[in-house]
Amino acid sequence: MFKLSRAGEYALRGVVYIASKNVDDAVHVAEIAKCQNVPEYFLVKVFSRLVRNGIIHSIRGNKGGFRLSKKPENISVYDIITAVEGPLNLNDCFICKNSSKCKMKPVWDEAKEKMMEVLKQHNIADVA
Amino acid sequence: MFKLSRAGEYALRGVVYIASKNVDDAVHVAEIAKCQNVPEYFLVKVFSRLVRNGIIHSIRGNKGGFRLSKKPENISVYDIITAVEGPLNLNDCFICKNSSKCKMKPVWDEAKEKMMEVLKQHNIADVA
DNA sequence: ATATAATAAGACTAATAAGGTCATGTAAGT
DNA sequence: ACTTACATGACCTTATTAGTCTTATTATAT
Repeated sequence: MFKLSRAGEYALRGVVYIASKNVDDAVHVAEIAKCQNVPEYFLVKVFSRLVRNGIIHSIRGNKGGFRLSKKPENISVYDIITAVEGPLNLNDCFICKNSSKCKMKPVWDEAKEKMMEVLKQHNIADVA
Repeated sequence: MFKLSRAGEYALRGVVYIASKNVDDAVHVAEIAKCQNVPEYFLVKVFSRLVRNGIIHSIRGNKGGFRLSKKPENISVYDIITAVEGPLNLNDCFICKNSSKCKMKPVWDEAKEKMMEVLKQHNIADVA
């Protein structure tokens, strides 16, 4: 019920890595993959989701790479996870779907809310 | 990252069903499966985990079935989910495993804690 | 005692989702 | 132009979840 995907983990580690190298040059995905020991092609795919969600931005071509779009302290753990895994909703329970007054739905919503709060409170500067 | 399994959902619905029939007779799994529109064999398996974890108890043989081990108000949503899915731990991140000082671990722990709290606060009597 | 009705447990299969790879395209710097 | 690097989507592989079936075991009723 509560497990981070590899994609989410790689995204976090990748962003932390970029943040840690506070250089003006963009960082190559190949370098990140190698240093973090994650599959490069897969990381490319994960990063593309971060780009689409405005968390990092890419520079193509020679001397290209990735750079953070905002300061590390303005990127929350929540931002990264939802960018990669999509919005956190598990409310596809049978009862929810078939009745507007499913008694479990408020419980899920509350649990999700509390969890999201924590993930929003922590940013990349904290965990780098 | 946050999704209830079918097993978890069936378990919840099954327990709620038993609670709703406040009779002294044990309730057959076949009846529950039929009324809840859930695969019977699968529900048997799910229920066996609830038995092992002391949430319901079983009466075998003719006129057998399942009965709650405690009052509905003493069975939390958390109890049922962890009985069926095992303990909620997602802390198998690469960094956690390879370093005792993984900066993400406290975040996961806190998020998990907050979520568990909510699930513990709600019981079967609430959601029945 | 025996037949019957129920759960127990685990092997097995099917379906779905996650993880990973690859080929082709596009953009930018030299 | 050529090289280097990201973009994208198709594809394959592996792992997990969901579901089924078979063979016990247990208890009740007759």
